[in-house]
Amino acid sequence: MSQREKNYDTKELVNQLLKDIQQGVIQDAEGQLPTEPELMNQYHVTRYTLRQALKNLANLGYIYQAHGSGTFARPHHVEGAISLQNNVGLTEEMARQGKIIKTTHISQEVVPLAKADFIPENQTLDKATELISVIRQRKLDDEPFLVEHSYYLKSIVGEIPDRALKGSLFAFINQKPGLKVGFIDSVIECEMISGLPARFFNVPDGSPSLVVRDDSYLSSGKLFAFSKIFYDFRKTKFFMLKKMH
Amino acid sequence: MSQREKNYDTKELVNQLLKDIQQGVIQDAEGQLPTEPELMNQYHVTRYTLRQALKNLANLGYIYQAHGSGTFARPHHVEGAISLQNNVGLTEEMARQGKIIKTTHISQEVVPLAKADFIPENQTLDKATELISVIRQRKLDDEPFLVEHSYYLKSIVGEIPDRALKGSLFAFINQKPGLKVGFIDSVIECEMISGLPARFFNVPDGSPSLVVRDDSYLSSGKLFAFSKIFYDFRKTKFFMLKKMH
DNA sequence: GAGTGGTCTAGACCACGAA
DNA sequence: TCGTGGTCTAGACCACTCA
Repeated sequence: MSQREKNYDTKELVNQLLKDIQQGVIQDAEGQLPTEPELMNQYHVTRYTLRQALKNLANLGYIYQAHGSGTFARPHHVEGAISLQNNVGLTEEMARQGKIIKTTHISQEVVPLAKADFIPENQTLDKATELISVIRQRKLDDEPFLVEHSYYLKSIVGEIPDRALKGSLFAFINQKPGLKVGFIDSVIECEMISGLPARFFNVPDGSPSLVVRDDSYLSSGKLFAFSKIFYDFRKTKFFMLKKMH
Repeated sequence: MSQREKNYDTKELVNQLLKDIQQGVIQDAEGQLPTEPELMNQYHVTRYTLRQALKNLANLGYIYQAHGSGTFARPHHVEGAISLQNNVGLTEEMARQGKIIKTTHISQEVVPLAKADFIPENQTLDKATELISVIRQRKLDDEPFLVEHSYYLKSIVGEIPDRALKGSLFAFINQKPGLKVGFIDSVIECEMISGLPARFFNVPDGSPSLVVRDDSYLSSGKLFAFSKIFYDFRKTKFFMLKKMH
């Protein structure tokens, strides 16, 4: 538990608490963390900020809070699973688990909406809308992991430089003045694949794949991209924690 | 917008707002809702309660909030998808969409942990732990939809009467004194199926299926059940909204 | 009954979007 | 610049667990 002058905001507190939990310096032998008032004192935050941070850590599977009993570190959380509630993006999420996402192949071209392989559900876009079609093959720790096919609305994101394609495209968007990623609709389903994804995963055509259809919106609520991500189903688990009320 | 004396709590406010949005009596022609201060006045709640309710509605896909612009009803949310953030349970979630879950076949038996088809990840339970094994086949609007195989810890939940097996088992748990469902770890993956699920869905052995592995905990943090739900992948979409920060 | 987390109130200030 | 939602403070009271 580092001492510091400046107060933590929620995001900083999440990172600090996570570090302290992983180092085991905050929970006792049974895994119990200090009570909320104690944590408020130790990290110099109010209850609101503390509880926001604890909620994030619970969503990531690192702790749980038991009403009337206390807050506990979770002995093990699901190994190698992708948290659907991570709110940071895949690259950063995997980095947190000590794994590396690398983009191995990229292609980019401009197409009209009418020629797109798929379009967003329930969205009214003109057929002539110019889209930047980006296909990326990505490896997880040097193993084929996913094929991502994204369409970006050219009128919003402009040109995408090649160097931006190698890393996090959301980071590229966020860094552009006036653009900020707001929220993403995700639909998870199972689909048969053929062609590129099948070859990349080295499976026969007609094999199943875990597919995530994302519609991405700016914080203003405007759609700026939609994508389809094919995951190698043998290597992919999605994780989430559901709190009941 | 009904008038009422008693103040709304979050859950009530969610239901009332949802009703008002679906009836279209709260948003304007562009789908914009009143500002937060106005909503606070109209429903006689403080900002905290209001924002909790709005967050729930956003997670369910009914609205979005745009920083600096306002709150908007979403034109259409994904049709027939199961919200992963519903926090109520499948039966109630589908009822909200006007669909009906019916349980068509049930079997129940008591087995020791050692004989279970699968066990929770990273959990240390004694091999002799007595489990109630429940297999349910469930239809959605009279079409085969899922096969659920659950193991309940007999020492915690006791006997399960047959009538409870037909509906929501969580409702049965919650109604028992001293027991309350707290949180559920879900892992979503794609898996090949054979045997019962394949027959129920009328697909050949070796067909893929969307599978959800749930570990269910009481609010005290004690594991009380773990299950594997096989969904007919042709009829199943999971939905979630991810907010970026 | 004592101690824990869960919900709610009231209000301040900040960050963003659109004009 | 103004109006919007986002974050944070401070504190009250409630609900639950367990001895």
